[in-house]
Amino acid sequence: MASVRSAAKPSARERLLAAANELFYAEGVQSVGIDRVIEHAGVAKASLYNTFGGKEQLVRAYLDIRQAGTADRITRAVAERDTPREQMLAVFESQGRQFDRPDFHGCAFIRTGAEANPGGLVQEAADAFRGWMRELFTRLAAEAGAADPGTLGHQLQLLYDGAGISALMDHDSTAAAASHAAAAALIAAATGASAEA
Amino acid sequence: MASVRSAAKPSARERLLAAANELFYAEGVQSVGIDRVIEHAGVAKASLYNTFGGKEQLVRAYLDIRQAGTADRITRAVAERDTPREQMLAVFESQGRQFDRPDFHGCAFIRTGAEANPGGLVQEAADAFRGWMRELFTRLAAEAGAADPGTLGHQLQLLYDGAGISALMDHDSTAAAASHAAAAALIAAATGASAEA
DNA sequence: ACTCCTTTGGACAGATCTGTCTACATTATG
DNA sequence: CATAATGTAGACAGATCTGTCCAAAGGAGT
Repeated sequence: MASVRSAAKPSARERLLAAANELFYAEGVQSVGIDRVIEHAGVAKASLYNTFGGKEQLVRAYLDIRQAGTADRITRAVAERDTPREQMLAVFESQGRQFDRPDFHGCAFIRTGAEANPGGLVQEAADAFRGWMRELFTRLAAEAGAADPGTLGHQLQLLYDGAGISALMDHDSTAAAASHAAAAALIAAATGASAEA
Repeated sequence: MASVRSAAKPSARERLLAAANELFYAEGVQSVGIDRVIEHAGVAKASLYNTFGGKEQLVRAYLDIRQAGTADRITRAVAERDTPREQMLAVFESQGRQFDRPDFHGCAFIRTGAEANPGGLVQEAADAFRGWMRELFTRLAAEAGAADPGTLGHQLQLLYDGAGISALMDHDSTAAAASHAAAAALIAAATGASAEA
């Protein structure tokens, strides 16, 4: 049948996804070939093509895994706070904690999607992730009583994306503090509240 | 000697740079092979290798061209305004005009640098561009009397990068308006002035 | 023990890409 | 005109990558 949960040997599918997640995220989808993935997963090449059908589908599955992980992490961080304002800021705090991880390599969706061919599975996954993120920010902005929740949600996403880019390309870990303070200021301006950091 | 300025036939170097700029920016550095570039430039393959030495150096030259163009455009937009506050906002207005161009494909440095191998010529070019941008924002922030020009400059760059990402990946041209309004709010908060749009 | 199904290991095809090399044409300049 | 520099056209090598195929091995359930 399916598998003995958390037993000794994960299935070929799970090992492939784990290897893809590590290698694709660390070195980039384009730079990592199929052979590296199957070698790192300890799996035969035919298993990959029987399970996923091709590299593009594996990349799609990798991005889905990453979206699930990121959504989980952010959802937990948000759930620990009480007010919508603090919940919005918690997203940036959770992102900032990622910047300090030694294996941080930026936003997988931006990195993979930036040079992906339009209309493919990669763009589908990127659209799904970005839509989820935008809706989260917009919902929280509405709950915080923003005059224009759509605009504030969009602005917070701009800061979120910009902080990820800066942390990746500038090796500047102060991006988290800068984006957090900027988010607080924008929230204050949009809700008419005070802007203490 | 060098060349008859603006005469009938540009040199092989100029044609290669023009072709690289068009193809690399439109389709991505990784997706476009050397053969496509030389065919589009109407140039022999040996000319490319005699002139630049290899693809990586051509990519580097392409990025230098783009930095020069972007810096020119932004410098002109800034020079048309009088106050530092308006000059900062002019950067976002100039960026927003790019979003409406039919050939807009995002920030070349983010797209090319996001999956580039570290320490290469591509990262050098990206660092140079991002450093120029950061210094511009920080200088204007200081001239505007911001309490912490470095932070405001960094925050404006986050917005700038985020807007470019959103325009590219979300096909959302309202990114320009959102980033412009957010920049105005951040400038107002950092300088203690009023925040009218 | 038998059967079914997954997995394995690797050879192989086909495509693509970077970079080299050779021989020839063009062009500008002394 | 002669010479030197520059550009052209394309074959070629070498590497790499995706995807296919096949015969053999292994494990689980009846």
